[in-house]
Formats: sequence, C-alpha cells, structure tokens
Amino acid sequence: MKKKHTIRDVAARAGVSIATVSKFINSTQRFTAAVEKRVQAAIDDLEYHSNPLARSMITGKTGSVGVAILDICNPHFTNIVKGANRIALEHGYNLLFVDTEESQAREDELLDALSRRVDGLIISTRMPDEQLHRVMDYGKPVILSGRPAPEGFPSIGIDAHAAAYMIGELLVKQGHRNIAYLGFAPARPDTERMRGLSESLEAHGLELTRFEVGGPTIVEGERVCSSVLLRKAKLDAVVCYNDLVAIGFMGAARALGISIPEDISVVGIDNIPFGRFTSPALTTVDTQSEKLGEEGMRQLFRLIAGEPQQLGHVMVEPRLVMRDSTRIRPAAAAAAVESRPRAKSRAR
Amino acid sequence: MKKKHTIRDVAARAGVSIATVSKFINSTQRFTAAVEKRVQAAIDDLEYHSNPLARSMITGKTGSVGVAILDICNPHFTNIVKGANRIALEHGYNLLFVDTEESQAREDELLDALSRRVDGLIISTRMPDEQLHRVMDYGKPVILSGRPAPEGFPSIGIDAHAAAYMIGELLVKQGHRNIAYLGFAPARPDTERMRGLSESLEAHGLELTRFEVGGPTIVEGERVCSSVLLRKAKLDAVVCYNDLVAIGFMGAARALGISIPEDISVVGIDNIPFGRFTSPALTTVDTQSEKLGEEGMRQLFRLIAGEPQQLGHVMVEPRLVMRDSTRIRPAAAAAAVESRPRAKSRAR
DNA sequence: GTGAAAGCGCTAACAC
DNA sequence: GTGTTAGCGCTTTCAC
Repeated sequence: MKKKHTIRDVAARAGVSIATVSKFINSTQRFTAAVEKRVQAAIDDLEYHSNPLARSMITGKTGSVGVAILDICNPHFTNIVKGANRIALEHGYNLLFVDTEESQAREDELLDALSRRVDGLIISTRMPDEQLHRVMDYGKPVILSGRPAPEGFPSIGIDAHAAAYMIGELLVKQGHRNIAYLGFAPARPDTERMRGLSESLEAHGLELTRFEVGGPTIVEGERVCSSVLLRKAKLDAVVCYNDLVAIGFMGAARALGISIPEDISVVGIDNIPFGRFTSPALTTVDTQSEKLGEEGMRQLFRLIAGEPQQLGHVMVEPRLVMRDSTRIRPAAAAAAVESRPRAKSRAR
Repeated sequence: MKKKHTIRDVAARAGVSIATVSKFINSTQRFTAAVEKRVQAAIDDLEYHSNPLARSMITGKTGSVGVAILDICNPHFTNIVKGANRIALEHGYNLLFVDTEESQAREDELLDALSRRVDGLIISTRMPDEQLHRVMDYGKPVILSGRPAPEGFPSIGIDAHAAAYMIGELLVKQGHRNIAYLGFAPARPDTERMRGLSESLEAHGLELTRFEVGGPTIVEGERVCSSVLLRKAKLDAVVCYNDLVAIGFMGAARALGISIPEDISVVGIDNIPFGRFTSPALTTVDTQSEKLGEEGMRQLFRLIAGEPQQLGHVMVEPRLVMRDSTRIRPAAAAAAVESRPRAKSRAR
C-alpha cells in the first residue's frame, strides 16, 4: 500500500500548475507538445490516478449508477443486475449495488446512502408509496422497477397482468378446470398477476383458488406443496408466483409421489435459466429480466442526461414459454373449447 | 428533485456554527439541551443529510467495501455476494459491486475505479499475477478470492484440491474406472481441481481423461456433451468444472437418450441451490460460497481495522454432497476395493 | 496556452 | 460547550 500522489505532486514534477494538470486529465484543452509530454511522463512516473471523490464534489457527478434489489439470489434480479451492468459499462459508468433483503429495517438508510454516491438509481422495493416519495425526492434521478411509480415518476416492469392472463388462457385451452394460484401478497406484482389470472378464468366461467407462500423462494414452494395437493377439491393446475416457487413445488410434489404434469400441471413466472433443467422442464412466462435491466438503465441515462421522455410506467412484453410441466387434459379439452362462448356471456 | 441543503444551511437555521453541526452529526461531543434541540430541528426541517463524499475526502473513509466478481449470473458468485453483503451490512458498510465479465479489457480500470470508492475490496479475477500486483498496490486492503494471492497478500478460497480428491475417491469407491474431467483452463481453481482428481485416480492406478469447456456455464456443458459421450473409449463418470457445466451436460445427455446415472455418472462442484432439482439430483461438492463471502468480508474488516492476522491463503473446507447423479457400478465395485492396496504401491 | 485563486461540503485542530 | 480556521484533492473561472 503505497502513498497516494495528488495532482499537486504531478504538477510539481512536470513543472506546471495544477490547473494545467487538471485540464490535461480531463482533456478540456490543448497544450504544447512539450507540456503534454512532461505532464504525461509525471503521471506515468508517479502512477497517478485522480481521486474521483474530489472530482465528484465539484462536478456533482459520480460516474456511478446504483441498483437496489430485493434479493440477489433470485435469478430474476440477478439478470436485471446483469443487464443493468452491461448498459452502465457501455456508458462508462460503474454499477453500485445494494441487496436490501438482509436489512429491510434499514432500507431507507441504505437507499439514501446509495443515492448519495451515484448519479441515478434503479430501485426494486416493497415499501409503501409514501415512504417511496421520500426516496424519489433524494435529488437523484430514480427509476422504479417492478411496479408502477406514483404520480409522474418513471418506472419499468413487465406487463404482469398480460403475463398472468396468457397463462390462464393456456391452461383453460389445455382443458384445466381447477386452477390455483400460489401468490405472495407482499410482492408488488402479485396483485396484477392474480388479477390477470382471475380475469382470464372468469371469462371462461372458472374460479381461481388462491394459496399463499411466505416468500418468492424455492423453500416456500416446497413448504406449501403438501397443503395444496392434499386439499379435498382436487386441482389440475397450479400457477406459481415465480419460477423458484414452482421449482420447489415440483420437487416436493415428486417426493410425495405426485407426477407432473400427469397428476397436476405447474406453471412458473420469470423464465429463469434453470427452468429448462427441472424435471419436467418448467412451463413459464418470460419476464425478460435482463432486458428489463437494460431498458431500465437506458431510461435512467436518458433521465440523467436530462432528455425529455415519457414518464410513467414502461412495460416490457412477456412471452409464454411452453415446456413440459403442463399438458392437455383430454377429458375436459373439448368441453373447454365449447364452453368459451357460453362462459363469456356468463362472466360477471 | 429538490435542492440539497448543506451543513451551512443547518448551522444558519439553528443559529450555531457549522462546527457544532458537524460534531452533532457525528456525535463526537455533548451539547446543551437547547443547542441540541435547535440543531435537530433545523436538520429535520431542512431534511438535511450530510454529503458522504465530502466527509470521505477528509476522513479518508468511505463507509463502503467493494466486491469484484466474474459473473453475477453464476450462483456461486451470487452467493459470495450474498454472504459478503450480509457481513458488510452488519459492520454498517455498504457493498459496491462490479461484474467484470462484461468488460475484461477494462478490468483494470474497473477495479481501480472501484478501489477509489471503497475502504477495501474482495476480488475474484483471472488476471495474471503481475497485473494483480498493481491492484494489490492500489492503496486499499484487498482480499483475493478463489485463488492464492502472490507473496504475503491475503486470500481466501476453498481447498480445491481436497474437493476434487474426495470426488475421485467417491467415484473409485463406487466402482468407476473410466473417469473424465470437463475442465476450464482459464479459471484459476481449474489446475487444483484437475490435480486433486488426478492424484486420487493415480493412487488407484486409474487415468483421467480431460475435456475442455469454453466457459463455466450451462451452455458449455450442453455443447461439450456429445463429444464426450460419443468418443470410442466409453466413460462411466464425468466430473464437471462446476455445477452449471454439469447441469448443461445432464440436460444434453438426456436429449441424446443417455441415462444418468445408469449409463454414466455425473458430478459437479459448488453445490448451487438448483442442483437439488435437476433430474437426477446432482451429486456435487459444496464449496460453501456464502460462507466464503462472509469469511472474506470478515477478513477484510480485520485488515481495514489494522488488526494483525495471518496473511496467506485461508481455506474453507469442502463437503461432499451425495445425491442421485452417481451410482455404484456393481461389476467393478469389488475389484475397485481390492485394487486399492495394490494401486497404492503402484502409484508414481 | 498557462497559471492564480476561489471554492465544492465537510472535519479536525485549536482557540475562546 | 462552542466557534474559527485551515485544509481534503480537485475543477473552474478569469487573468495573463
């Protein structure tokens, strides 16, 4: 650990003023060849690197952007970070990252600290709107991710309603009649997912059963499995809050001797990479996490640049990913198709 | 985005000096109740938050620590980050994070930028030792993760040799005779894994076949699969560089009509959470990624605090995780046990 | 083209 | 207990 040199050391060694060195570093001006060479030599000799903190204090720019997410272990968020990181690097920015799950009590403090060190942030959070307002007022551009922002603030997310709706349509078309949703109420997208699914089923005259998991995790999918499978009224399809819950559910179901999709169909949401390798491969809806991160970051840079842009909620389109955890229910398939016109008039 | 207030605004509003406000904020002194109340009121009214950059410039402390990893999408690194984050938060520090995969050309620059904004870092990297020396000399405490550091610098990692060696012992004990390793040479732990495996097999008079993947990823595991399975000399076990490669390999094998573990056993390394849910469940070695992150961060804080500590490489013990992707080869099992004493003397 | 000087917002002596 | 002052390392007018 050697002593750090300052701009003054460089100036002294090159025999110029610190102002000259500063301008040289930031290439804000041209110099005589002689000066240029001497300054460059001094910088090289001293292995001088400018102190970004000092620069930030004056310019007000940090050269960093922040991303706050709920749980880095959830591949959905991991991919958001990946996408966001790529765009940040392309713009010559660093990405600073905070995982808020470990300390929800200190979320405010964490976000505040982060906001002070960056030029803008993308935030995923479950905190209530009023608390969120404080965050949006930190004085830095903020993009809210995964839920619509209050008022005229920008946000980004997938169309959760559409995602759930297309799952509903798929299941009904395949002849499923008794469908359950394993929801996670504290998560913001839960409401829209529930609503999309309900509306789809309702249009076909079907009802949705809801179960609750304690978190968007594999472990919770495993935990809830037996109570879902062992209830009286038999289900023929389960839609999970996300792929992690679905993976846990399928694992536990197998342990219970239940076959998927023969005995019951399972659908996830997110399309995490591992969904291809479960047994059976998981049918899901792609929420395009990485693209979400990329788009969020692009939007953020537009905000930072002060470019005019549409505020409000930017939606990314979900895509159905058919794999092997759902199957056509032959007995009911024909009836389901028949019932559609009838169901439509019956709805509401 | 409202205008930021400074310590001067607070001082003026409270009718005290800025020094008083500063001391109040940092609670470095006691005050009369009256002053205390007025200052607090001013802070609340103005919604004043101190500027950490300005503070850092003077104190030389940033209140942040950094973690640089190769690919956040690899659950191994994700878990390191998770563990590191937890310990950082416990110490009241923020975690800043850099994913270097996206821009290896700029890795130097990235690490330098990061090092300037934190009080210390944990680094995973594939860069050569000489380049690494520059990083270690940035002037900040650095813990190297995943490989032994040069000279007297601290580092942390699992005992890769032991991990591979225990896999070798397991496979031999189970009666496997034709074992291959799917290695990834650019990764630092690859050499030790290869060596541990080789030594184990050698001690039993067996030879190791090596294949090369183009990256520690699912996709590469899938890609290499057919050339491994379709070679003339049949294999009965494959040890993969990590779980991701193993998952890809198993997926592709299934597509080719190969049964695991009936036709061939597969072993991974890392014990990522999804290994439990592949089909068959993946036998692997737990590299305790999260603990690695935690321990690395604890070590880093000891360094930052200037506490004396053992430099050199701290090793975390690996643990074998038996699941269903390996099986006993009945025909050869007895012979394998018999051969051990013989093999031992034959070795080297 | 180059340099002198005035701060960015804050902390840390040191007076009072 | 409280205030004054001198910077931290740098950028940015504005003279020369």
